[in-house]
Amino acid sequence: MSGKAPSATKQEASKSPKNFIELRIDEDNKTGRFGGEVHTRFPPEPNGYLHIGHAKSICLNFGLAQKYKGKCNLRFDDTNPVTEEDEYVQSIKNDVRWLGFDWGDSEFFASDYFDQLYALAQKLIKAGKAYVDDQSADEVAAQKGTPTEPGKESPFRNRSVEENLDLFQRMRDGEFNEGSKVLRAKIDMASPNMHMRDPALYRIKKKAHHRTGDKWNIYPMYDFAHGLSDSIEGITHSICTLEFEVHRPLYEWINNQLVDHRPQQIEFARLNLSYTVMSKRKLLELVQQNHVNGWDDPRMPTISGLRRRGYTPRSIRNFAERIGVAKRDGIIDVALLEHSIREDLNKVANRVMGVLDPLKLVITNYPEGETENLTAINNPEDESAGKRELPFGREIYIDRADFMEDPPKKYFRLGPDRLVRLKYAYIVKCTGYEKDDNGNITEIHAEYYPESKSGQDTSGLKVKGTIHWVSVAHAVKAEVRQYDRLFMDEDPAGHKEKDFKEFLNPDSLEVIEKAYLEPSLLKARPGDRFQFERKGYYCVDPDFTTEKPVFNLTVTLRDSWAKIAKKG
RNA sequence: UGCCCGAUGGUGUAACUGGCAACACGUCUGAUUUUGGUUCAGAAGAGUCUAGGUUCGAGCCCUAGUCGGGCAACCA
Repeated sequence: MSGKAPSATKQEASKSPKNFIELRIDEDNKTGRFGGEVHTRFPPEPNGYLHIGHAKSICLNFGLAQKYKGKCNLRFDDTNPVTEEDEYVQSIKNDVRWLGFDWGDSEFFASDYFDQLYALAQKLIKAGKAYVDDQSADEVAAQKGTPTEPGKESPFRNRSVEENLDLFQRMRDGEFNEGSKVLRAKIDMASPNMHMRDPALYRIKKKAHHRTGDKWNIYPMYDFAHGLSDSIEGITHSICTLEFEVHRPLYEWINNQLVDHRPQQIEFARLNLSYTVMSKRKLLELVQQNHVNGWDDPRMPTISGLRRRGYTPRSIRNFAERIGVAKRDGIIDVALLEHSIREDLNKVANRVMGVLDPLKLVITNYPEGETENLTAINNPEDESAGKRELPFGREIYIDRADFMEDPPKKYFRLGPDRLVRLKYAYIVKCTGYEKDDNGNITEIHAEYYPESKSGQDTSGLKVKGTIHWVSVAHAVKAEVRQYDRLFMDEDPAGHKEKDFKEFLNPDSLEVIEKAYLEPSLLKARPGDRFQFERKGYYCVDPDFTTEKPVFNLTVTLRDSWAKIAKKG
């Protein structure tokens, strides 16, 4: 009997509603199925880079282990040497670590179990539940039947245990050519579940493996290796995506035949994000056809892309928490991802002045050659971030969008005879402007009110707008890469008749060669994140040098003026 | 013509063993603001795919259907 007040447990439960997997685990804990243990695993195949969808799975698996005080293994599902490479192993480890998860010494490889798996396959053969088939892949496929018609049994299905054992060993020893023989489970060629129609368990591949070298000529298939690896590692809940649902009977069949510890496979819906694609194949296509500049292009939904884009690990974890876990597949609005990063960066990113589309403004009544150092607050959300000095002078750059020749009444910025505050500096009044032959505005003239200085304003003037600026004399020229969504369609891969690449956004990257930033940014280091006041969050790109500073747009600030302007 | 899974506001997720549908994002209003940011206050928006059934009572249970997704790699 516990003396706990029922209200306490109720309150706890209402704090964070449980997802169906947690409910399932609670049930197993209640019945003592796994002795109250919770042991999960994240099992990537090292054949590509991790993306935000994997992040969901990582957060889920490691998160479950944390919640239930269990363990989560990192296991590389490396059973196919033709596509897998060590380079991917390294990038995956790097990404998981970056996301903030620690697998301690629980780092495994399915290839570590090849000997055990081989022995288990022999055991299956001895039990009369597996056989070597001499037919080609095409022949096997032809006999498989269709979802509505049963398959036909292989003529090699009833070989003797001895012959199967001998043949399997010779497969291992490299006596046969690739594709000439395959080890199959002997289950049921008439099963309504296609995966139960004598699935392949081992195939011959005379290819060196990134870890086992040329030791093996045969490699286990996913269905054979995965569940057994789970069992070997003592996994209790083997969480995977929905497409493996139909594999579950096979997963269970294999473990039931061969091992005592039988994990529970649970499937959940993979993540889909609007305005992007998530399949490895499609992402690879974007990279190979140079639609993006590599796997870590900031427009890619890969972990490395998001990292270069300026996303924080915490924002991604929060995102994963917020989207929840269920079996229904849908499409998450990228606005939620963007909200997660804004939420985090708002609290931690220092504010800074950056003019992306420069327009010179000359303060005609300000003394020539004079410089003032003004005090600027680094982060209004975090006093401990301190203050800094900002040089001000007669000539400054402002953003072109902050001036209109003929502004509507709702526009709060600069226009002929209008007043605006230069943030941390003075209030200025536009007294005129110059245009070139094409009618483009080339320069603004203004007069400042000396008594309106920030912090000691005695002018009594009231202005509706405050704009950012950078002193011409002190400006740091930088390259700013403005990123926008990669696709123009909400579900680019969802059109049966059209290739997803038709929806590529031609304006997903705009490189601004000459942006002007405040001088403090020269001290920035790759990975640093800032808020360019009134514009958005930016991070320092790895390409950054003090000779040529480079910044990436992570996400723009919310912009209610854009909404007003849009409405007209 | 088979098997498996799913269906709750615009989007995603909730609703303890049935008890008058909640949270987040988004949208809209207003306040504050030396960021048209943030913050704060508030609003609109679903009656839970359909039809039956069980029940005092159904989003939750049962039946049938509809719609959506998945399954026939020697890929994972």
